[in-house]
Amino acid sequence: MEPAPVIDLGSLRRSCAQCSLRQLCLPVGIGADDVDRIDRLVKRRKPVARNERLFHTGSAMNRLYVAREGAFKTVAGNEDGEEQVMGFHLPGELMGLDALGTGQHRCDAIALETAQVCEVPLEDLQRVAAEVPGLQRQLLRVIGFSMGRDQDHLEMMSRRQAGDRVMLFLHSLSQRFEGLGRDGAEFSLPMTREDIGSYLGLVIETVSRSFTKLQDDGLIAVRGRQVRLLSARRLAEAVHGRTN
Amino acid sequence: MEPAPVIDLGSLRRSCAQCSLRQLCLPVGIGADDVDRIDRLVKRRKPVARNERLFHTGSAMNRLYVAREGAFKTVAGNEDGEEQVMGFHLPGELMGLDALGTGQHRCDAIALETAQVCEVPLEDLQRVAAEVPGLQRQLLRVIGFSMGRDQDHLEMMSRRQAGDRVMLFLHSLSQRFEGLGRDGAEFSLPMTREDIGSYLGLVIETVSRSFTKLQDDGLIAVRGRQVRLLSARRLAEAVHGRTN
DNA sequence: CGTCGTGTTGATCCCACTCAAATACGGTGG
DNA sequence: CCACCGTATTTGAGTGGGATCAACACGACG
Repeated sequence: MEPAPVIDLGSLRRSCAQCSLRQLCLPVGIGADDVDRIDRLVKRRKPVARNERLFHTGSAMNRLYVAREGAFKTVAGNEDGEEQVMGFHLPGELMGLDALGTGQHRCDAIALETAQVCEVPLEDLQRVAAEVPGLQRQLLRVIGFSMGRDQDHLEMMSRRQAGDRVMLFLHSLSQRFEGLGRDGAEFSLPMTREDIGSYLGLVIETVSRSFTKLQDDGLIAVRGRQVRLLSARRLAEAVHGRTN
Repeated sequence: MEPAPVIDLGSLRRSCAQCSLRQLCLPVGIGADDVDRIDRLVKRRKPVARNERLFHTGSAMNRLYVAREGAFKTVAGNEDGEEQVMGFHLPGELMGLDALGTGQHRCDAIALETAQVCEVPLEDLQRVAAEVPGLQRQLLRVIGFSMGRDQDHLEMMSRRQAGDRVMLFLHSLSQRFEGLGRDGAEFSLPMTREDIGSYLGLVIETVSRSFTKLQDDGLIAVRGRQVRLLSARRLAEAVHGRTN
C-alpha cells in the first residue's frame, strides 16, 4: 500500500471547503475545483490579538478582509482626536470595503477580542471573479450585505430616542448572531459600552441608562456584557417604529 | 457618392462616448469598441418627473440606476409612516445598490426635480464586466464611492451639534458639485429643508435655525435654496472637528 | 385674490449631555 | 487565596440644546 500523503490537518480544517462560513463567502453550487482555486487565494493570518489593527486610516488597500472568528470594529478618526465607531464586524462579514473608492482606507479595523481573519488580495480576487461563474455575483452580494448593515446603522442613528437606538442595535445584533447559527436571544456583547455609544451617537452614560431602562421595562435582561432578549414580540414592535 | 447613413443626433449626444459623466462610469483608457459595447447595455429613460419613483421598497432589483441629470433622494419607510432620507444622488452617482444583498430594494428612489437617468440591467453588466478589462474594477470603484458617501453621512449623523451636521452637509454637497465641474462655493439646493432634516436626523425648524445661525456667523449666505459658502477656511476647520 | 407648499421665527418643555462619584469587574502579583 | 489596581460600568444631580407646539412670511399658481 502506498504511504498516505502527508496532510496538514490544521490547514485542512481551515480551508474554505471545511469552513463553517463557507456559505457566506462562496457562491452556492460552486464546484470543488473552483473552491480549491479560491482557497489558494486566501491568506490566513495567525490569530489577531485584542486591540490589534488589521489596517489603518490612510493606508493603501490591497486586500479584502473577512472576519472568521471573533469580532472587530472599524473606527474613523476625527483629526481632533475624537473617534467614531463606523461598524462592528462578526464572522463572515467583510472589512476594508471603505477603500474601494479611493484605494485608501478611511478607517481603522480593530479586533475587539482575539480573532481569526482571512485576507484575500483584491487583484487576485478580481481576476478569479472574472472566470469563476457566480463568484463575481457573490462578491457583489456580500458587498450588498455590508451596505445593508450600514443602512441599518443609519436607521438606528435616525431614531430620536436613545432607548430606540439601543433597542434597534440589540435587535440587529441578534439577527446577525442568528444568521451565524448562534442563539439570537442570548449572547455576549463583544464591545464595550463606549463602543456602543460611539456607534449610536450616544454618550456612555446614556447607553448604560438605556440598558437598565430596557431591563426595568422587561424587554431585556442585562448583566455586564451578557444580554438576553425577553420579548421578541415587543422588541419587534418597537423596532418597527411603534414608540409605545 | 453614397447617401450618408441616417444618424439619430439625439441618441448620439446621449451615448456614453459623448457623456460628460463618462469618466464617472467608464474605466480610464477603455477602447472605443468596449465603450460601444457598454453603451448598448444602457437603457435611457425619458425624463423622470419630479416626485416620480425609479423603484420601490420591496420590489426586486434587476438593474442599476445612474443619475444623469437632476438629483434624487432615496427614502426608507418605517412601517409606521415615518420616512427617513437615506441619501441624495447627484449626476454620475449610483442608485439601487441597496438591493445588492437581498435582491430586493429597501428604499424608494424619488426624483427631486425633473431628471434624466441611465439604467443598466445587472445581468448584462456582470456578463460584460467579466470580459471587458477594467470595467469590473470600475464597478467596484463607483460602488466604493457610493459607500464613501454613506460613510460621510454617518459622520454627519455622529455630530452632536445641529450646526455641525448642517455644516458638514453643505461641505459634502459642495465637494460633490465641484467633482461635477460645477461651482462648489455657490449652488442651489435640490432638496427641501424637510429632506435635509430627515437626512441629518433633525426637525425642519432646527435645520432652518442652523442655516440662519451659520449666516449670522458669516460662514454662509442663504436665501431660500440658494447657498453661498463664504469662508472655505473656517468651514474646513469646522468640518475637521474643531467646534470653535 | 386666495390657496397651498415651503420656510422662518418665537416660546416652552424634555431628554440626553455634562460633571461627579460610587461600584463592579478582570487581571496581576504576592 | 487574597489584596490591589486599572478599567469598565452604573447611578445621581443639574444644565442646555433640540424637539414640540404655534404663528407667521413668502412665493408659485390657479
